[in-house]
Amino acid sequence: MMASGKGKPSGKPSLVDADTHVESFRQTRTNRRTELVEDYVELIDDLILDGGEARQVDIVQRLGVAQPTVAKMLKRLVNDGFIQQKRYRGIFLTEAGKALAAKSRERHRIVERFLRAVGVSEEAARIDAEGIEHHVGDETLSVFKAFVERNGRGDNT
Amino acid sequence: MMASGKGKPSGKPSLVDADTHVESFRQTRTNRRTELVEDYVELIDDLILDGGEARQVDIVQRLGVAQPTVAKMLKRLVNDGFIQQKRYRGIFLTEAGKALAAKSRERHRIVERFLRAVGVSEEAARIDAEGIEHHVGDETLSVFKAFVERNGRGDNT
DNA sequence: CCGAAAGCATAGCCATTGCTATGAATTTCC
DNA sequence: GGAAATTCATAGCAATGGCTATGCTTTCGG
Ligand SMILES: [Mn+2]
Ligand SMILES: [Mn+2]
Ligand SMILES: [Mn+2]
Ligand SMILES: [Mn+2]
Repeated sequence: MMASGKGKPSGKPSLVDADTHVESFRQTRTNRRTELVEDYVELIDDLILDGGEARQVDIVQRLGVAQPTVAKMLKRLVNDGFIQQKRYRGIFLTEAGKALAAKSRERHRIVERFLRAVGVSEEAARIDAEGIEHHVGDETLSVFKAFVERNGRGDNT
Repeated sequence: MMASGKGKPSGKPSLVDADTHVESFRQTRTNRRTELVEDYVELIDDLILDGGEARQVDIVQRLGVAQPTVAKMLKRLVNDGFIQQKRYRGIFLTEAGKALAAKSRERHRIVERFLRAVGVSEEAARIDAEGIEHHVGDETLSVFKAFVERNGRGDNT
């Protein structure tokens, strides 16, 4: 059986322990399952803040996907208790939705500003942050935040 | 119609232009479609380097998914021309597979070391890098690389 | 050399995320 | 006030990524 111990310890053990390895992949898969929800509620919140309302059409235009794709996702968000839908009047966030949106937007902001602060261009920071944000854990986020506060941040606030 | 111009310019225009916004989301969706392939070929390459061979069973154990999940994915990788499968003898990378693996591993290493260099713990860096890596574009990667080379890197090499 | 164990393949299921095509409801504007 | 345009809903399809259950092959230990 030999439960513990490496199989073939060669030159440099470039590979970490299997149980440790699997932990990273599991966490990444978990993050992937919540990415879209985070982007939606954050976008809805932004649209409301920016223009007073969030319409399905606006979401469609900003995400760059087809309208039924958004419609289906919104149904899921209603089911999960993040939004309320009033036909032809817009999308509204529930308390849970507002909380998730606030958390997501804050994390997004920090990640993007961190990228700017470390020297990434505005465009690349904007694009990369949209994907990176969902995989930044609490500890990393606080490190990023401290870095941004310590060094100058890219542009605003 | 009014094709150009903001709808309601309120206090701070927290929202970027729609076409600009959609670009980020599109890129993120594109990245998501290649994440798994990158992780697989990188892992296969690591397993071969570490133990001389990459077996389906090893991949199963390291990814933490069920065996048929890996079997299906490997079939896809064969189809896409990244690997070759010899039953009961292991998985082998094609030239395309080796190239993708090398690129992915290098990017992964840089991202993880960058996180360490900026002050993230070993465990958090390991976990977060597994997800972040796939969303780091060329420019951001070179910035990270320069940072690691300038400042001390977390641990090895 | 042969039976058990390990490794792998396959079938069939489900959830998610995207699409097109189409139709219904609501607003808007003349 | 009604026709046209917008907005939204729904049906149906496909690809991806996961699962369990099951059975076939190959390898290995005795
Ligand atoms: Mn975001
Ligand atoms: Mn995002
Ligand atoms: Mn990787
Ligand atoms: Mn990864």
